[in-house]
This record gives sequence, structure tokens and C-alpha cells, in this order.
Amino acid sequence: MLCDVCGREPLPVLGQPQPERADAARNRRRILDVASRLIAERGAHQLSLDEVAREAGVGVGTVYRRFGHRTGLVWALIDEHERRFQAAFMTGPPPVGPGAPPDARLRAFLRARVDRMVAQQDIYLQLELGASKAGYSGPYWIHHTHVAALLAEARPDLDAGFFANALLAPVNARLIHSQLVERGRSLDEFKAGLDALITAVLHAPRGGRPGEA
Amino acid sequence: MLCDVCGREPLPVLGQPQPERADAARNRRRILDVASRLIAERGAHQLSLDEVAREAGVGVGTVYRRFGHRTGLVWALIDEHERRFQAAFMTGPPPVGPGAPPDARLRAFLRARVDRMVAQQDIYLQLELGASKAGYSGPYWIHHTHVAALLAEARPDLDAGFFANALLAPVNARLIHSQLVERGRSLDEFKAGLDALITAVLHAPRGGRPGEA
DNA sequence: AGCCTAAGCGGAGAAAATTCCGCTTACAAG
DNA sequence: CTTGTAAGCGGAATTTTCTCCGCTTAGGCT
Repeated sequence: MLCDVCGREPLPVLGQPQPERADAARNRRRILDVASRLIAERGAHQLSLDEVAREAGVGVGTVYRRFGHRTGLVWALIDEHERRFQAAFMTGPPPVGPGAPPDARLRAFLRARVDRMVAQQDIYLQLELGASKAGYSGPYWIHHTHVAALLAEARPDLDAGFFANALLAPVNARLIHSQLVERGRSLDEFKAGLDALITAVLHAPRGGRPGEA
Repeated sequence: MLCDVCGREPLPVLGQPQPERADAARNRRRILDVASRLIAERGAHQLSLDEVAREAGVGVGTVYRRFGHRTGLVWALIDEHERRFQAAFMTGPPPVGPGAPPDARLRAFLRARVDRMVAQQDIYLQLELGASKAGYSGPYWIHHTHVAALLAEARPDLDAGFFANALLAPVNARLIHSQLVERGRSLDEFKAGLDALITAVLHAPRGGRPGEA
């Protein structure tokens, strides 16, 4: 069912690969390989799925059945990195992983997220473009849950759900790109800003109920 | 020139209408009228510029010469509201306009921005979709300048530029939509969250240099 | 080995965005 | 009123996204 305000339906979560026919697996691999090569050559912003299909030697239908839409393919290209990233903050070593105090983990997490976005700027920009078709996709809510949990640990009196969004929202490809490329800010300045934001949130005045000032 | 990372060029600022031929002005009017009718009828997400052109009795070329691209047209539809909004916070009565203390103005401003986005959700979603083609457009930076100025007034020791982005980032159509529609949060909860965020920023611990915690 | 069928395939084609360019015309200057 | 010309026009053509549906085949079953 499509939402009547934004006209989209949720992006199917790309879970663990369910049993897949051999030819299907081979095609998936080919498509992903071609796509990442084309992106490396010319940038994610002019990736044409027709061309991917042609170069991969499959029909466009195959690409679409597998990945749903343009954004789905781009997301699949990030998926592997994302899994690694999730492993890092969920089970990896401190300060990103468990073991460090929550404020340190928050800082480390947001900084790592920035690094990921900078490393593959154009792919993330592409992802955010398609986002209005795919909505906030799986990984966003995983990150949200993580940040909210750390916040709840450090400051149980706050509205963790809201503040998690508030901390994640500035860490987006478009803003980072504009800061770095158009506004001439440095990465360090940006990260220092995030640290300051985290500090501000963690030291927020205590209010009567969660979410109040 | 196109940016080689994101492949876009800046959205031309829609300034005051420069002298325009009579037929051009008439066509602009027709296009805008048809577009807003079609959006009212069927939602911004399925606005087809071909159809707009047909119904307005002009060629598609005319639509594109005038508005540049899909996002340009959508933005033009918001332009009038935006002007009113800008007038309100720059020269209107308090608490949004000058006269109230900066913290009150910040709260009022963000709440007003939320209301604007809620009132025309689908148009703003559309705008954010096109954003990666148009980049952060004029109004974003006007809002940013405004928020940064208020922050600088209240807390001259902070990195106003960064925190302005941090306050604006959570007020976006996609997040608001997901909170309200998918997550079942109320508008009041969201606004209360923003108030708390502002409070946290304004009470941030004082650091050695701007931007540090 | 032969059969069955659901999963997978592919490409024509519909729909939408955006570009291009030769024709038309508003309107200012004479 | 005539004329020159820059501004404006329109729509065919190009490009890309995404859908549809009839054909093919991998691989389990006997």
C-alpha cells in the first residue's frame, strides 16, 4: 500500500540472503560488480540501470526484480559496509563497541558515521535522493535504536527517541557535502561540532518529564 | 559547472521578478495555477510536468525554461508562503519577529517551521527529494543565517554556524512525516522535543573555543 | 533419466524528465 | 507604422526509470 502523502511504500529490508537459485545468485553478483565499477568510473549520480543491465548481460527486468528500484541497488552496494559498521558498534571493541562509557560511544559512533559518509559521499547523496521513495530505510532505524539506547543509559530522564533523531539528523550526506565542499569547513570542525552537540544534549537541564526543558 | 561528487549545479535564486514579457508572465501564472491545482487534486508526488504543460496550454519547453526542473517548479509554489514566513521572522511581531528574547524567538521559529512543513507535507517531501539536484536552496541558508544570529546573540561562545545546522536538521519533512505518520508521535511531542533541544544547546557547557565541548 | 513447476529471465514498452533548436512574436527604437 | 532582435515558444527527440508478461530453466521429485 502506498502512503497517500508521500506516495511510497517501505523499502523491503534486505535481510540475510534467503535460498536463491544458482543463476539468480550469479546475476546478483554480476549486477553488483558492474554497478560498483560504473560508480567508480563515473560517479553514482549518473548510474543508469539500463546500462548496468546491459553491461552485466542481463535484462533490466532482472535488475528491477532483484533490487526493486534504483535506490535499492545503491543501498545493496552499501550493505556490506553497513553490516561491518553495525558489527563494529554492536559487538566490536571500544570506544565504538560496548565497554566504553555511553558518552564516549556516542562520540565515536557519530564520528564513524561521518567518516563512512565522507568516504562514499556520492553514494550516500544518491541514497538520500531516493530516500523519499524508500523512506527512512532499515539502517537509519538501527542507528536510531543504538543512539537512543546510549542516550537512555546516560540520561534516562530525556526523550531518547527524539534526541536520537536530533543527533542523527545533522549527520547526513547533503549537509556534510555542503559544509565540506561549498562552505569550506574542515572535517575536524564538523566533528568537533558534533562533540559539542552531544555534550550539550548530555548536559541538558533536567526537566519535569522526558522531552521537556 | 557541475559538482563532480554530486553532479548538480546550484539552484538559481528566485529573486524579485525581473522585467518579463507579457506573454511570459501570463504563461508563468498559468503554469503555477495548473500545478497547484494538480497537486491539490492528486498530491505533489505524482505531478507530471508534461501534464502541467498540456493543461496549461504551453509546451514543456516553456515549463523548463521558466523553472529549470521539477524541483524549481515545486519550489516556486512554496515561494509565496516562504516570503511571508521570512517577513514574519525578520520584521513581524514577537515572539517570531524581533522584540522577544532570542531563546523565545528560536522556539517560535522552529515551531513555525514545523507547522509550515506539516501544512504542506507532500510538497516539502517533494522538495527534499529534488534537493540533491538543487542542493540546499536559498531558503535553507536564510533560515540558517537567522538561527545562527539568534544563537550568537544568546550564546556568543558557541559555534553558531554548526548549531544552527543542528537545530534545523531535525526539522525536515521526511523526519516529521515518519514521526507523525509511521511512528504515531504527536505534533506536540515533536515540538516539545525541539524546545528541549534548544534548551540543551542554549545551556551547553562553556568550552575553551567555539565549537568545543 | 524424465517431469513439473515455481523461480527466474529479458526486453518491449509505457511514462516521466529534460534537452534542443528552429520558428514566432513582443516591443522598443526609429 | 516598420523593422530588428532578443526573448520566448513548442514539441519532437533523447534518456532514464520502472512495469508487464510470456518464455525458459534450475533443481526437487519419482
